[in-house]
Amino acid sequence: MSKKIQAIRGMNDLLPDQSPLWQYFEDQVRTLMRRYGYREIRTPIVEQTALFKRSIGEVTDIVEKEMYTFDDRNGDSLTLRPEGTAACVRAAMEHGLLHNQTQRLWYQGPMFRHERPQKGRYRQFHQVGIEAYGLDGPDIDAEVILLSARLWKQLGLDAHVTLELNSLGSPEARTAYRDTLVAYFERHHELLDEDSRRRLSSNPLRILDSKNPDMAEMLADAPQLLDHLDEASREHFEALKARLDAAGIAYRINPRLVRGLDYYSRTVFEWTTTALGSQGTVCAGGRYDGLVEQLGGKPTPAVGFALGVERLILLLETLELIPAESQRGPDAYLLAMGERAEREALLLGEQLRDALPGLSLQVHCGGGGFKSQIKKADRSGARLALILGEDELEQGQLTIKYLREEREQETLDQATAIDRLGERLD
RNA sequence: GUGGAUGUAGCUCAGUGGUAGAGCCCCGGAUUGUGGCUCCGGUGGUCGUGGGUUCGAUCCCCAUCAUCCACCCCA
Repeated sequence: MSKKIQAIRGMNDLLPDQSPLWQYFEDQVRTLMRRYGYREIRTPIVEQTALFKRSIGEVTDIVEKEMYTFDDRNGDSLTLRPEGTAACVRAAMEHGLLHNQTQRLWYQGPMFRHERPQKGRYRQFHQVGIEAYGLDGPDIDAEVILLSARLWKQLGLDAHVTLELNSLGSPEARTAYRDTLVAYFERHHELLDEDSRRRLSSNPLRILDSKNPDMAEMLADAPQLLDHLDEASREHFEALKARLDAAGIAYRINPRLVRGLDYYSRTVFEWTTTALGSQGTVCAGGRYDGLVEQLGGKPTPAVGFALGVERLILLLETLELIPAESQRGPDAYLLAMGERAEREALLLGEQLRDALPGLSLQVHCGGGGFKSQIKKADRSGARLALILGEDELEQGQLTIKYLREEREQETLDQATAIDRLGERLD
Protein backbone atom coordinates (compact mmCIF):
# COMPACT_ATOMS: atom_id res chain seq x y z
CA MET A 1 0.00 0.00 0.00
CA SER A 2 1.48 3.28 -1.04
CA LYS A 3 1.14 6.06 1.47
CA LYS A 4 2.11 8.70 -1.01
CA ILE A 5 -0.81 10.66 -2.34
CA GLN A 6 -0.64 10.73 -6.07
CA ALA A 7 -2.80 11.68 -9.00
CA ILE A 8 -5.85 9.54 -9.70
CA ARG A 9 -5.20 6.79 -12.20
CA GLY A 10 -5.65 7.94 -15.76
CA MET A 11 -5.73 11.60 -14.76
CA ASN A 12 -2.69 13.61 -15.71
CA ASP A 13 -0.95 16.73 -14.54
CA LEU A 14 -0.09 19.14 -17.29
CA LEU A 15 3.44 20.35 -16.53
CA PRO A 16 4.97 23.68 -17.56
CA ASP A 17 7.07 22.07 -20.27
CA GLN A 18 3.85 20.87 -21.88
CA SER A 19 1.49 23.78 -21.37
CA PRO A 20 2.87 25.97 -24.18
CA LEU A 21 1.91 23.28 -26.68
CA TRP A 22 -1.61 23.11 -25.24
CA GLN A 23 -1.87 26.88 -25.35
CA TYR A 24 -0.75 26.89 -28.96
CA PHE A 25 -3.39 24.30 -29.80
CA GLU A 26 -6.09 26.16 -27.89
CA ASP A 27 -5.19 29.44 -29.62
CA GLN A 28 -5.53 27.75 -33.00
CA VAL A 29 -8.94 26.40 -32.05
CA ARG A 30 -10.19 29.69 -30.64
CA THR A 31 -9.32 31.71 -33.71
CA LEU A 32 -10.70 29.03 -36.00
CA MET A 33 -14.06 29.05 -34.22
CA ARG A 34 -14.27 32.80 -34.45
CA ARG A 35 -13.48 32.64 -38.15
CA TYR A 36 -16.45 30.33 -38.72
CA GLY A 37 -18.83 32.25 -36.49
CA TYR A 38 -19.06 29.65 -33.74
CA ARG A 39 -19.48 30.96 -30.21
CA GLU A 40 -18.17 29.33 -27.06
CA ILE A 41 -20.46 27.79 -24.46
CA ARG A 42 -19.24 26.60 -21.06
CA THR A 43 -21.27 24.18 -18.99
CA PRO A 44 -20.59 22.52 -15.61
CA ILE A 45 -18.59 19.33 -15.60
CA VAL A 46 -21.23 17.67 -13.40
CA GLU A 47 -24.77 16.97 -14.53
CA GLN A 48 -27.70 14.88 -13.40
CA THR A 49 -27.03 11.26 -14.25
CA ALA A 50 -30.32 11.00 -16.11
CA LEU A 51 -29.12 13.48 -18.74
CA PHE A 52 -26.45 11.09 -19.95
CA LYS A 53 -28.57 7.98 -19.64
CA ARG A 54 -31.25 9.53 -21.79
CA SER A 55 -28.97 11.01 -24.42
CA ILE A 56 -26.09 8.57 -24.83
CA GLY A 57 -28.26 5.47 -24.43
CA GLU A 58 -28.83 3.09 -21.54
CA VAL A 59 -27.09 0.12 -23.10
CA THR A 60 -23.94 1.82 -24.33
CA ASP A 61 -20.56 1.03 -22.78
CA ILE A 62 -20.23 4.59 -21.60
CA VAL A 63 -23.40 4.53 -19.55
CA GLU A 64 -23.17 0.93 -18.44
CA LYS A 65 -19.65 0.89 -17.09
CA GLU A 66 -17.65 4.03 -17.69
CA MET A 67 -19.37 6.88 -15.91
CA TYR A 68 -18.14 8.54 -12.74
CA THR A 69 -21.45 8.58 -10.90
CA PHE A 70 -22.02 9.50 -7.27
CA ASP A 71 -24.77 10.67 -4.97
CA ASP A 72 -24.99 14.31 -4.03
CA ARG A 73 -25.59 15.07 -0.34
CA ASN A 74 -29.28 15.43 -1.00
CA GLY A 75 -29.46 12.04 -2.67
CA ASP A 76 -29.49 13.16 -6.31
CA SER A 77 -27.45 11.02 -8.65
CA LEU A 78 -24.78 13.12 -10.35
CA THR A 79 -22.25 12.23 -13.03
CA LEU A 80 -18.98 13.73 -14.26
CA ARG A 81 -19.66 14.37 -17.91
CA PRO A 82 -18.37 11.62 -20.23
CA GLU A 83 -18.90 13.80 -23.32
CA GLY A 84 -20.01 17.30 -24.21
CA THR A 85 -23.01 17.10 -26.48
CA ALA A 86 -25.66 16.20 -23.91
CA ALA A 87 -24.78 19.09 -21.62
CA CYS A 88 -24.60 21.45 -24.55
CA VAL A 89 -28.11 20.51 -25.65
CA ARG A 90 -29.38 20.75 -22.09
CA ALA A 91 -27.93 24.22 -21.60
CA ALA A 92 -29.06 25.49 -24.98
CA MET A 93 -32.61 24.31 -24.31
CA GLU A 94 -32.63 25.57 -20.75
CA HIS A 95 -31.74 29.08 -21.87
CA GLY A 96 -33.91 29.26 -24.94
CA LEU A 97 -31.03 29.27 -27.37
CA LEU A 98 -32.87 26.86 -29.64
CA HIS A 99 -36.14 28.76 -29.71
CA ASN A 100 -36.90 29.70 -33.31
CA GLN A 101 -33.28 30.19 -34.19
CA THR A 102 -30.16 28.48 -35.34
CA GLN A 103 -27.05 28.26 -33.21
CA ARG A 104 -23.42 27.52 -33.90
CA LEU A 105 -21.67 26.69 -30.64
CA TRP A 106 -18.36 25.27 -29.51
CA TYR A 107 -17.04 24.05 -26.20
CA GLN A 108 -13.84 22.81 -24.68
CA GLY A 109 -12.97 21.05 -21.47
CA PRO A 110 -12.33 17.89 -19.48
CA MET A 111 -14.45 14.76 -19.87
CA PHE A 112 -14.40 11.69 -17.64
CA ARG A 113 -14.67 8.01 -18.47
CA HIS A 114 -13.67 5.14 -16.23
CA GLU A 115 -11.76 3.10 -18.80
CA ARG A 116 -8.46 1.28 -18.59
CA PRO A 117 -5.89 3.93 -19.50
CA GLN A 118 -3.54 3.42 -22.40
CA LYS A 119 -1.85 5.50 -25.04
CA GLY A 120 -4.23 8.25 -26.14
CA ARG A 121 -6.91 7.14 -23.71
CA TYR A 122 -7.26 8.61 -20.26
CA ARG A 123 -9.88 8.77 -17.53
CA GLN A 124 -9.83 12.53 -17.57
CA PHE A 125 -9.32 13.75 -21.10
CA HIS A 126 -10.12 16.89 -23.00
CA GLN A 127 -12.39 17.50 -25.91
CA VAL A 128 -13.10 20.40 -28.17
CA GLY A 129 -16.50 20.12 -29.76
CA ILE A 130 -18.83 22.06 -31.99
CA GLU A 131 -22.59 21.79 -32.29
CA ALA A 132 -24.83 23.44 -34.91
CA TYR A 133 -28.57 23.50 -34.19
CA GLY A 134 -31.64 24.16 -36.27
CA LEU A 135 -30.14 23.34 -39.66
CA ASP A 136 -31.14 20.14 -41.42
CA GLY A 137 -29.43 20.46 -44.80
CA PRO A 138 -26.21 18.84 -45.99
CA ASP A 139 -24.58 22.28 -46.21
CA ILE A 140 -24.07 22.48 -42.46
CA ASP A 141 -22.75 18.91 -42.35
CA ALA A 142 -20.22 19.98 -44.95
CA GLU A 143 -19.32 23.14 -43.02
CA VAL A 144 -18.62 21.18 -39.88
CA ILE A 145 -16.28 18.88 -41.79
CA LEU A 146 -14.63 21.78 -43.61
CA LEU A 147 -13.98 23.47 -40.31
CA SER A 148 -12.24 20.39 -38.97
CA ALA A 149 -10.27 20.00 -42.18
CA ARG A 150 -9.04 23.56 -41.86
CA LEU A 151 -7.83 22.88 -38.35
CA TRP A 152 -5.69 19.97 -39.56
CA LYS A 153 -4.27 22.19 -42.23
CA GLN A 154 -3.46 24.94 -39.74
CA LEU A 155 -1.71 22.46 -37.52
CA GLY A 156 0.15 20.80 -40.38
CA LEU A 157 -1.70 17.52 -39.86
CA ASP A 158 -3.67 17.37 -43.10
CA ALA A 159 -1.37 14.78 -44.69
CA HIS A 160 -1.62 12.56 -41.63
CA VAL A 161 -5.37 12.20 -41.10
CA THR A 162 -8.06 10.48 -43.13
CA LEU A 163 -11.75 11.29 -43.27
CA GLU A 164 -14.10 8.34 -43.00
CA LEU A 165 -17.71 8.90 -43.85
CA ASN A 166 -20.96 7.02 -43.54
CA SER A 167 -24.68 7.54 -43.19
CA LEU A 168 -26.83 5.78 -40.65
CA GLY A 169 -30.06 6.93 -42.25
CA SER A 170 -33.13 8.02 -40.36
CA PRO A 171 -33.77 6.48 -36.96
CA GLU A 172 -36.55 4.41 -38.55
CA ALA A 173 -34.34 3.18 -41.36
CA ARG A 174 -31.56 2.46 -38.93
CA THR A 175 -33.83 0.49 -36.63
CA ALA A 176 -35.22 -1.46 -39.57
CA TYR A 177 -31.73 -2.18 -40.82
CA ARG A 178 -30.67 -3.23 -37.38
CA ASP A 179 -33.52 -5.74 -37.23
CA THR A 180 -32.61 -7.06 -40.68
CA LEU A 181 -29.00 -7.42 -39.61
CA VAL A 182 -29.82 -9.16 -36.35
CA ALA A 183 -32.05 -11.58 -38.23
CA TYR A 184 -29.21 -12.29 -40.64
CA PHE A 185 -26.77 -12.92 -37.81
CA GLU A 186 -29.22 -15.17 -36.05
CA ARG A 187 -29.52 -17.29 -39.15
CA HIS A 188 -25.73 -17.68 -38.95
CA HIS A 189 -25.56 -17.89 -35.21
CA GLU A 190 -23.20 -20.87 -35.29
CA LEU A 191 -20.60 -18.77 -37.14
CA LEU A 192 -20.54 -15.97 -34.59
CA ASP A 193 -17.73 -15.83 -32.08
CA GLU A 194 -18.30 -15.18 -28.42
CA ASP A 195 -17.72 -11.44 -28.70
CA SER A 196 -20.17 -11.10 -31.51
CA ARG A 197 -22.89 -13.05 -29.72
CA ARG A 198 -22.59 -10.64 -26.85
CA ARG A 199 -22.85 -7.70 -29.24
CA LEU A 200 -25.89 -9.15 -30.92
CA SER A 201 -28.07 -7.54 -28.31
CA SER A 202 -25.88 -4.58 -27.34
CA ASN A 203 -24.46 -3.29 -30.61
CA PRO A 204 -25.05 -5.56 -33.61
CA LEU A 205 -23.69 -3.00 -36.08
CA ARG A 206 -20.32 -3.37 -34.40
CA ILE A 207 -20.17 -7.03 -35.35
CA LEU A 208 -19.50 -5.90 -38.92
CA ASP A 209 -16.22 -4.48 -37.66
CA SER A 210 -14.93 -7.81 -36.33
CA LYS A 211 -11.42 -8.77 -37.37
CA ASN A 212 -12.04 -12.47 -36.87
CA PRO A 213 -11.07 -14.14 -40.20
CA ASP A 214 -13.46 -17.03 -39.54
CA MET A 215 -16.33 -14.62 -39.85
CA ALA A 216 -15.07 -12.66 -42.85
CA GLU A 217 -17.06 -14.60 -45.47
CA MET A 218 -20.29 -14.40 -43.53
CA LEU A 219 -19.78 -10.68 -42.88
CA ALA A 220 -19.10 -9.97 -46.54
CA ASP A 221 -22.57 -11.27 -47.41
CA ALA A 222 -24.29 -9.38 -44.62
CA PRO A 223 -26.85 -6.72 -45.56
CA GLN A 224 -25.25 -3.29 -46.01
CA LEU A 225 -26.38 -0.26 -44.12
CA LEU A 226 -26.02 1.97 -47.16
CA ASP A 227 -28.41 -0.27 -49.10
CA HIS A 228 -31.08 0.27 -46.48
CA LEU A 229 -31.11 4.05 -46.29
CA ASP A 230 -34.40 5.88 -46.59
CA GLU A 231 -34.70 8.06 -49.66
CA ALA A 232 -34.31 11.40 -47.86
CA SER A 233 -31.17 10.24 -46.08
CA ARG A 234 -29.72 8.95 -49.32
CA GLU A 235 -30.24 12.31 -50.99
CA HIS A 236 -28.79 14.08 -47.98
CA PHE A 237 -25.71 11.86 -48.10
CA GLU A 238 -25.23 12.34 -51.83
CA ALA A 239 -25.51 16.10 -51.46
CA LEU A 240 -22.95 16.09 -48.65
CA LYS A 241 -20.52 14.08 -50.73
CA ALA A 242 -21.00 16.48 -53.64
CA ARG A 243 -20.14 19.44 -51.41
CA LEU A 244 -17.05 17.73 -50.05
CA ASP A 245 -15.98 16.87 -53.58
CA ALA A 246 -16.45 20.48 -54.64
CA ALA A 247 -14.36 21.65 -51.70
CA GLY A 248 -11.61 19.18 -52.51
CA ILE A 249 -11.98 17.21 -49.29
CA ALA A 250 -10.96 13.59 -49.75
CA TYR A 251 -12.91 10.94 -47.85
CA ARG A 252 -13.34 7.22 -47.66
CA ILE A 253 -16.83 5.73 -47.43
CA ASN A 254 -16.77 3.29 -44.54
CA PRO A 255 -20.04 1.35 -44.41
CA ARG A 256 -18.96 -0.12 -41.09
CA LEU A 257 -18.52 3.21 -39.42
CA VAL A 258 -21.06 3.37 -36.62
CA ARG A 259 -20.74 5.59 -33.62
CA GLY A 260 -20.83 4.37 -30.07
CA LEU A 261 -23.50 6.77 -28.96
CA ASP A 262 -27.14 6.07 -29.63
CA TYR A 263 -28.17 9.56 -30.63
CA TYR A 264 -26.56 9.72 -34.06
CA SER A 265 -28.55 9.60 -37.28
CA ARG A 266 -27.74 10.19 -40.93
CA THR A 267 -24.23 11.60 -41.34
CA VAL A 268 -21.43 10.12 -39.24
CA PHE A 269 -17.73 10.73 -39.75
CA GLU A 270 -14.34 10.14 -38.16
CA TRP A 271 -10.92 11.59 -38.73
CA THR A 272 -8.36 8.89 -38.09
CA THR A 273 -4.60 8.53 -38.06
CA THR A 274 -2.29 5.55 -38.17
CA ALA A 275 0.41 7.31 -36.16
CA LEU A 276 -1.03 6.78 -32.69
CA GLY A 277 -1.30 3.02 -32.30
CA SER A 278 -4.66 1.61 -31.48
CA GLN A 279 -6.39 4.86 -30.56
CA GLY A 280 -6.55 6.17 -34.09
CA THR A 281 -9.60 8.38 -33.96
CA VAL A 282 -8.72 12.01 -33.34
CA CYS A 283 -12.09 13.55 -34.15
CA ALA A 284 -15.54 12.13 -34.62
CA GLY A 285 -19.02 13.41 -35.08
CA GLY A 286 -22.17 13.42 -37.05
CA ARG A 287 -25.79 14.35 -37.07
CA TYR A 288 -28.14 13.83 -34.13
CA ASP A 289 -31.49 15.17 -35.24
CA GLY A 290 -33.48 13.34 -32.60
CA LEU A 291 -31.58 14.28 -29.48
CA VAL A 292 -33.14 17.63 -28.64
CA GLU A 293 -36.63 16.15 -28.83
CA GLN A 294 -35.49 13.13 -26.87
CA LEU A 295 -34.41 15.47 -24.09
CA GLY A 296 -37.76 17.21 -24.02
CA GLY A 297 -37.30 19.98 -26.56
CA LYS A 298 -38.97 20.69 -29.86
CA PRO A 299 -37.69 18.66 -32.82
CA THR A 300 -34.40 20.33 -33.74
CA PRO A 301 -31.86 19.10 -36.26
CA ALA A 302 -28.29 19.14 -35.01
CA VAL A 303 -24.82 18.21 -36.17
CA GLY A 304 -21.41 18.40 -34.55
CA PHE A 305 -18.16 16.73 -33.67
CA ALA A 306 -15.78 16.24 -30.79
CA LEU A 307 -12.04 15.99 -31.02
CA GLY A 308 -9.64 14.53 -28.47
CA VAL A 309 -7.09 17.12 -27.39
CA GLU A 310 -4.63 14.65 -25.84
CA ARG A 311 -4.60 12.60 -29.02
CA LEU A 312 -3.97 15.61 -31.21
CA ILE A 313 -1.22 16.88 -28.91
CA LEU A 314 0.30 13.42 -29.03
CA LEU A 315 0.08 13.47 -32.79
CA LEU A 316 1.75 16.87 -33.00
CA GLU A 317 4.57 15.60 -30.82
CA THR A 318 4.95 12.34 -32.72
CA LEU A 319 5.16 14.17 -36.02
CA GLU A 320 7.37 16.89 -34.53
CA LEU A 321 4.99 19.63 -35.57
CA ILE A 322 5.58 21.79 -32.52
CA PRO A 323 6.22 25.39 -33.54
CA ALA A 324 9.45 26.72 -32.08
CA GLU A 325 7.92 29.98 -30.92
CA SER A 326 5.58 28.10 -28.59
CA GLN A 327 8.61 26.99 -26.59
CA ARG A 328 10.52 30.21 -26.24
CA GLY A 329 11.66 31.75 -22.97
CA PRO A 330 11.32 35.32 -21.77
CA ASP A 331 12.63 38.20 -23.86
CA ALA A 332 15.06 39.24 -21.17
CA TYR A 333 16.56 38.14 -17.87
CA LEU A 334 17.58 40.87 -15.45
CA LEU A 335 20.39 40.08 -13.07
CA ALA A 336 22.14 42.18 -10.44
CA MET A 337 25.45 42.13 -8.61
CA GLY A 338 25.89 43.63 -5.19
CA GLU A 339 23.49 44.21 -2.38
CA ARG A 340 22.29 47.63 -3.54
CA ALA A 341 21.88 46.55 -7.12
CA GLU A 342 19.90 43.49 -6.08
CA ARG A 343 17.48 45.72 -4.21
CA GLU A 344 17.22 48.01 -7.22
CA ALA A 345 16.66 45.20 -9.69
CA LEU A 346 13.08 44.50 -8.66
CA LEU A 347 12.21 48.18 -9.03
CA LEU A 348 14.00 48.47 -12.35
CA GLY A 349 12.08 45.42 -13.52
CA GLU A 350 8.82 47.18 -12.75
CA GLN A 351 9.98 50.30 -14.61
CA LEU A 352 10.85 48.22 -17.65
CA ARG A 353 7.47 46.51 -17.63
CA ASP A 354 5.73 49.88 -17.25
CA ALA A 355 7.63 51.28 -20.22
CA LEU A 356 7.34 48.17 -22.44
CA PRO A 357 4.00 46.38 -22.08
CA GLY A 358 5.04 43.73 -24.60
CA LEU A 359 8.18 42.82 -22.69
CA SER A 360 8.50 39.40 -21.11
CA LEU A 361 11.05 39.87 -18.36
CA GLN A 362 12.32 37.53 -15.71
CA VAL A 363 14.10 39.18 -12.81
CA HIS A 364 16.74 37.14 -11.02
CA CYS A 365 16.01 36.39 -7.38
CA GLY A 366 18.03 34.52 -4.81
CA GLY A 367 21.46 36.10 -5.20
CA GLY A 368 24.45 34.01 -6.17
CA GLY A 369 27.61 34.75 -8.07
CA PHE A 370 27.79 36.58 -11.35
CA LYS A 371 28.66 33.50 -13.29
CA SER A 372 25.78 31.52 -11.95
CA GLN A 373 23.37 34.35 -12.69
CA ILE A 374 24.53 34.56 -16.28
CA LYS A 375 24.13 30.83 -16.49
CA LYS A 376 20.58 31.06 -15.26
CA ALA A 377 19.87 33.80 -17.78
CA ASP A 378 21.08 31.44 -20.47
CA ARG A 379 19.09 28.47 -19.18
CA SER A 380 15.93 30.54 -18.95
CA GLY A 381 15.95 30.72 -22.73
CA ALA A 382 15.98 34.52 -22.66
CA ARG A 383 17.35 36.29 -25.71
CA LEU A 384 18.89 39.09 -23.69
CA ALA A 385 20.60 39.35 -20.33
CA LEU A 386 20.21 42.70 -18.61
CA ILE A 387 23.00 43.36 -16.17
CA LEU A 388 22.75 45.76 -13.29
CA GLY A 389 26.09 45.71 -11.51
CA GLU A 390 27.60 48.19 -9.12
CA ASP A 391 29.20 50.11 -11.96
CA GLU A 392 25.92 50.43 -13.86
CA LEU A 393 24.14 51.43 -10.68
CA GLU A 394 26.66 54.23 -10.02
CA GLN A 395 26.20 55.61 -13.51
CA GLY A 396 22.44 55.04 -13.89
CA GLN A 397 23.20 52.59 -16.67
CA LEU A 398 22.23 49.09 -17.75
CA THR A 399 24.17 46.51 -19.73
CA ILE A 400 22.45 44.56 -22.48
CA LYS A 401 24.12 41.29 -23.35
CA TYR A 402 22.98 39.37 -26.42
CA LEU A 403 22.74 35.70 -25.56
CA ARG A 404 21.56 34.34 -28.90
CA GLU A 405 23.46 36.31 -31.50
CA GLU A 406 26.97 37.47 -32.34
CA ARG A 407 26.80 41.01 -31.10
CA GLU A 408 28.82 43.04 -28.63
CA GLN A 409 27.12 43.74 -25.34
CA GLU A 410 26.43 47.41 -24.71
CA THR A 411 26.24 49.54 -21.59
CA LEU A 412 23.70 52.34 -21.96
CA ASP A 413 21.90 54.96 -19.93
CA GLN A 414 18.79 53.36 -18.56
CA ALA A 415 16.48 55.51 -20.69
CA THR A 416 18.45 54.60 -23.81
CA ALA A 417 18.46 50.97 -22.76
CA ILE A 418 14.67 50.98 -22.59
CA ASP A 419 14.53 52.34 -26.15
CA ARG A 420 16.97 49.71 -27.29
CA LEU A 421 14.91 46.99 -25.63
CA GLY A 422 11.81 48.29 -27.38
CA GLU A 423 13.60 47.96 -30.72
CA ARG A 424 14.61 44.39 -29.98
CA LEU A 425 11.10 43.25 -29.13
CA ASP A 426 8.39 41.63 -31.16
C1' G B 1 -13.32 -5.67 -17.29
C1' U B 2 -9.18 -9.30 -19.75
C1' G B 3 -3.99 -10.27 -21.16
C1' G B 4 1.35 -8.99 -21.41
C1' A B 5 5.62 -5.88 -19.96
C1' U B 6 7.82 -2.58 -16.47
C1' G B 7 8.61 0.08 -11.42
C1' U B 8 16.39 1.56 -8.73
C1' A B 9 18.66 9.48 -7.93
C1' G B 10 14.64 15.16 -10.56
C1' C B 11 15.20 12.51 -15.86
C1' U B 12 17.13 8.13 -18.97
C1' C B 13 18.78 3.57 -17.35
C1' A B 14 22.86 -0.26 -15.55
C1' G B 15 23.40 -3.75 -11.46
C1' U B 16 24.14 -7.87 -7.49
C1' G B 17 21.17 -13.12 -2.19
C1' G B 18 26.15 -9.82 1.65
C1' U B 19 26.26 -2.01 3.50
C1' A B 20 23.83 1.23 -3.98
C1' G B 21 26.02 2.76 -9.75
C1' A B 22 26.55 5.68 -14.65
C1' G B 23 25.07 9.58 -17.93
C1' C B 24 22.13 13.96 -18.05
C1' C B 25 20.19 17.76 -14.71
C1' C B 26 21.28 20.77 -10.35
C1' C B 27 25.13 23.28 -7.02
C1' G B 28 30.31 24.90 -6.36
C1' G B 29 35.30 25.62 -8.32
C1' A B 30 39.20 26.20 -12.40
C1' U B 31 37.80 32.13 -14.46
C1' U B 32 36.97 38.68 -7.44
C1' G B 33 31.67 41.13 -13.30
C1' U B 34 30.32 37.28 -18.37
C1' G B 35 26.55 31.55 -20.32
C1' G B 36 27.03 27.54 -24.23
C1' C B 37 32.71 23.69 -24.83
C1' U B 38 36.30 21.33 -21.38
C1' C B 39 38.21 19.68 -16.60
C1' C B 40 37.69 18.96 -11.13
C1' G B 41 34.58 18.46 -6.89
C1' G B 42 29.68 18.12 -4.51
C1' U B 43 24.19 17.51 -3.23
C1' G B 44 20.67 13.87 -4.09
C1' G B 45 17.88 6.97 -3.07
C1' U B 46 13.35 4.13 3.04
C1' C B 47 15.86 0.18 -4.91
C1' G B 48 6.94 1.72 -5.86
C1' U B 49 4.34 -0.17 -1.24
C1' G B 50 3.11 -4.22 2.27
C1' G B 51 4.05 -9.06 3.67
C1' G B 52 6.78 -13.92 3.19
C1' U B 53 11.36 -17.14 2.52
C1' U B 54 16.45 -16.37 4.43
C1' C B 55 21.62 -15.47 9.20
C1' G B 56 20.89 -11.53 5.57
C1' A B 57 16.25 -9.42 0.16
C1' U B 58 16.87 -3.91 -4.30
C1' C B 59 17.51 -9.16 -6.20
C1' C B 60 13.57 -15.05 -4.80
C1' C B 61 7.93 -15.72 -3.66
C1' C B 62 2.92 -13.55 -2.76
C1' A B 63 -0.20 -9.42 -2.62
C1' U B 64 -1.11 -4.46 -3.73
C1' C B 65 -0.56 0.29 -6.23
C1' A B 66 1.12 2.75 -10.52
C1' U B 67 2.89 3.27 -15.60
C1' C B 68 3.14 1.41 -20.60
C1' C B 69 1.22 -1.78 -24.62
C1' A B 70 -2.71 -4.69 -26.60
C1' C B 71 -7.94 -6.51 -26.31
C1' C B 72 -12.53 -4.17 -25.49
C1' C B 73 -14.41 0.57 -26.27
C1' C B 74 -13.83 5.32 -27.83
C1' A B 75 -12.07 11.48 -28.47
